[in-house]
Amino acid sequence: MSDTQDSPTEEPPADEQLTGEYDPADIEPKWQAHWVAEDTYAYDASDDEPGADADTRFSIDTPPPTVSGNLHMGHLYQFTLQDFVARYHRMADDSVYFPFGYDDNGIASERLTERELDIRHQDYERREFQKKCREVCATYEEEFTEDVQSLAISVDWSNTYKTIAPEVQRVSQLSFLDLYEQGREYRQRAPTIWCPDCETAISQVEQEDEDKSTKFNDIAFDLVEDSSGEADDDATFTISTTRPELLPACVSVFVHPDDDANQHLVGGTARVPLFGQEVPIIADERVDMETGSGLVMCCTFGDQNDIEWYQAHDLDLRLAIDESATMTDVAGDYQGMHTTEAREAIIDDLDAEGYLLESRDHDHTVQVHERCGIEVEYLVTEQWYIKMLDKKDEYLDAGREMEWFPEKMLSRYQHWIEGLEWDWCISRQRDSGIPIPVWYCDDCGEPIMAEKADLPVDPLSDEPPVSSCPECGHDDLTPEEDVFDTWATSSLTPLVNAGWDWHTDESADAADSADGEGGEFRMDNPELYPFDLRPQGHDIISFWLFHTVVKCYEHTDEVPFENVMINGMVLDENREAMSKSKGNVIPPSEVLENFPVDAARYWAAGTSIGDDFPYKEGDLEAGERLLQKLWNASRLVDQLTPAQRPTEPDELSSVDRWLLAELDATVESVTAKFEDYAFSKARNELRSFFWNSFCDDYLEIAKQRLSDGGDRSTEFTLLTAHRTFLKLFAPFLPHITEELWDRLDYAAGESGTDGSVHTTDWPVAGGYEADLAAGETAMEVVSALRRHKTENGLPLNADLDHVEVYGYISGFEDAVAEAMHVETLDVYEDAPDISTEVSGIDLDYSIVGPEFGSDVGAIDAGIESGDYEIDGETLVVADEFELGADCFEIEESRIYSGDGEMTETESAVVVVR
RNA sequence: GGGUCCGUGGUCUAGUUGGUUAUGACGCGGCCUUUACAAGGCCGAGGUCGGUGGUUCGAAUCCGCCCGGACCCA
Repeated sequence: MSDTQDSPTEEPPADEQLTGEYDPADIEPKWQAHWVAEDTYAYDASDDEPGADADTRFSIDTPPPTVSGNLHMGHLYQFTLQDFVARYHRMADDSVYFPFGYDDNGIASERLTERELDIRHQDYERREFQKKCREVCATYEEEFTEDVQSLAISVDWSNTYKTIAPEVQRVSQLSFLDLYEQGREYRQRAPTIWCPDCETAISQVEQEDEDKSTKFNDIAFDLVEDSSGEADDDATFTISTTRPELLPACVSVFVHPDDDANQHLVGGTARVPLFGQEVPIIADERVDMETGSGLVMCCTFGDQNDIEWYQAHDLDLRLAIDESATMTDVAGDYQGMHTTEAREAIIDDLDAEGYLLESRDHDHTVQVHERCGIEVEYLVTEQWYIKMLDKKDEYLDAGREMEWFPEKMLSRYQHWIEGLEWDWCISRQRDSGIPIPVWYCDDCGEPIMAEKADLPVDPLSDEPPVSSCPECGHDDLTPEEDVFDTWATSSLTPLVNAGWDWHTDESADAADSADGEGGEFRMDNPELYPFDLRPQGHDIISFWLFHTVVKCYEHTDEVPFENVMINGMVLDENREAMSKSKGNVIPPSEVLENFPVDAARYWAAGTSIGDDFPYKEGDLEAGERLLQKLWNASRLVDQLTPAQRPTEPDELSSVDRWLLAELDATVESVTAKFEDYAFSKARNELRSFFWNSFCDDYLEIAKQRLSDGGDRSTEFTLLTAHRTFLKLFAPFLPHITEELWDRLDYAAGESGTDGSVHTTDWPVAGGYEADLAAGETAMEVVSALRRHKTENGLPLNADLDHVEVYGYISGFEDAVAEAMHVETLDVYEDAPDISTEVSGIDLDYSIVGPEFGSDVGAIDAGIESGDYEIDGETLVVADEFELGADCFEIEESRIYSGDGEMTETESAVVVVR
């Protein structure tokens, strides 16, 4: 921080009173800069000798945001939830590891670069394009970092990573080699999704649905043979298709097994019009009988179904379309045409030769590349896969070993695994990813892996580890051009964070290694692993979480996380997902122009973890009011108390002990809620105790008690409670609590801190005992008197001459009288001297129900009609049913005819004369 | 199209194994300037718990079907 005027260390001395309003616009940025400059949130690994207690560390595997644009509300929400955890555990445990990373090796970052620089990756040499990606990402990352810091996310900024960085590339490539050595990876020729415009393979998540209008064409196929092996010369059947240009790629025709009308075709052969190839006719359940003629052609490849059929029925491969959507030699006369030209030409020719029976308008959904909107094609290429299907049960067990918040999210993980049908394709044909560290023998095709010690490598520019193929001795080796799927790397974040690496061992063990690479995998920070928490959104349970479990489990034989916290999505005020196309996106910058960060954090704490959460300006306003209330209450506490907290007196007065005992209960309850990631409940309970009990009741009492001068018991209690409130609010409202902690010089009373409330110890219950029943009744009396004044149009400080309380408020008489300005307060512990009459019976159905079962109706009716007697402890209904004392309560209405006005509370009766 | 989750006053939300009058906040109406706070205090209105059928003495809660929404996968 350059401006020393703002330095927190040069605030006015603590004996100067808090004045004025809270001004977050000044104070929040001041502390944000201070925390970063002072490394307030640095992970403390100092006591990290062997045997150090891993239980005192709390490690978080922060989700590295994809570098694809700017901070959005989802980030704000998600990071803030993580920050509640980090801040709570930093205070409750010894040290918190809260790192931050950027996922900048994926196609999203490539696209950002192309968009930002208005270039196409095809126009650049790979290295050159990668360089541009790094530059663009660096700019965005810098901006993003500032944005995250301005949200007061308590990340340790000395522990950051980028997934494209060499260290991470090394981890990613080590993972590939380790899994290969374990026999869990293989390379196979298989169809991939291809964008013919961008000329790249794309992943499934990069395609989206689009509704398009097109022509549905009924085309006549000649039947060569039917199921009996014979067919009339002129026998035909009809195929309906939107893509006649795929006719040259047609390899079979499918019939649904329930399609009785066409069963006679199954097992037969058909001839494709214009192109003449003869293809088998096969039965398969995946045929949609409702569409077109109910018969469908399978081409390699037109859609996902074609791929499934191709694999399931071991069909021929006829590739009629190339990388740029140009017809291949398979298309014969149409070779060289673009698919759209070919479609028209083929329709014309079908029509001319009488094969086109009908052509009609048709609306359907197609898969397009989300970036360019062009319909995807399917190409067959060599890809690397990680085996998963053989270990589904182990991965299911791993999921059950983790504790899920909320619990219900485990089912998404389970269903995903149960439904898995494919191994994981980890290779991508992109420019700016992490290279797959392998070369292939030109002669026998043997893959040659890089040496672990050499990683990271780029086969395109680095030399292979051997000069000839170890299998066949051939000299020419070809580098792999593909890179890893971005999830193949981001699924390693726990290992990246824990410093997992291959260490070449100089010791004797080296000889044991079969490949001559003596060494082992070790972690620099083993105490972090398994991580205490994986926080993330529910939308990527099947990607990031599942893949992380798979990879880490295979590398370490351990489940990588103790707990999983799943957050929902941020919706707009109308509960709809925010999206650019709907135009309902609210950027965080817009929110933070109008509200303090602490108010936004208050909003973020407002829902159960896992639920989708609408942005609600009213909640931010409520947060703002809480800040103001906290500030004003702090001012009053400051005014009422001396600069130094007095030592605890031997004897605390009843009302002080009551407050501290209630505070104990709140501390314990809020702590339990934080442990359970129940932020909303922690927030609401804390707010309500602070506002309703501390401010409305206790502060009003304390004000009166201290009006005539000092009272050590009350001063001690006020300052003890206030300190505790600041700590309890600190995870939610880090700025205002830090400002108050600093301004009131509370650090002076705290041992072993650097002055920040955020590094103090989380409060524990002080073990105060008090007459909670009397206290609660006393507070009821106070609020009854407040109500009395309000209802009679009296100011709250109006004097009351004489009040009678019928109820147990022992020890609180003076507090009630002082706070409510009562001259004479008489307390009677017996029943009030007023007439009562039985007005009804309240049954406890949780007891009556199981005991009387179907007679409950008759009992209800008896009570309703007054057909009952109270016989000592027993209630007899309709001369038939005897209910014990625990079954019912007598409801009485009181009639007061004396002077003054009577008010009833839950456990007292108050008469104002 | 399939799977998962969700549906509680105008809005957001609590509601442990079914059990007395369904929680709180925001908003709304009214009253009250109390030497921290009118961005406060108090009071009030507002809900057949998405619909429907069932199980049960009793259902927001359990089951079936329908409607609506979100996410994931086709």
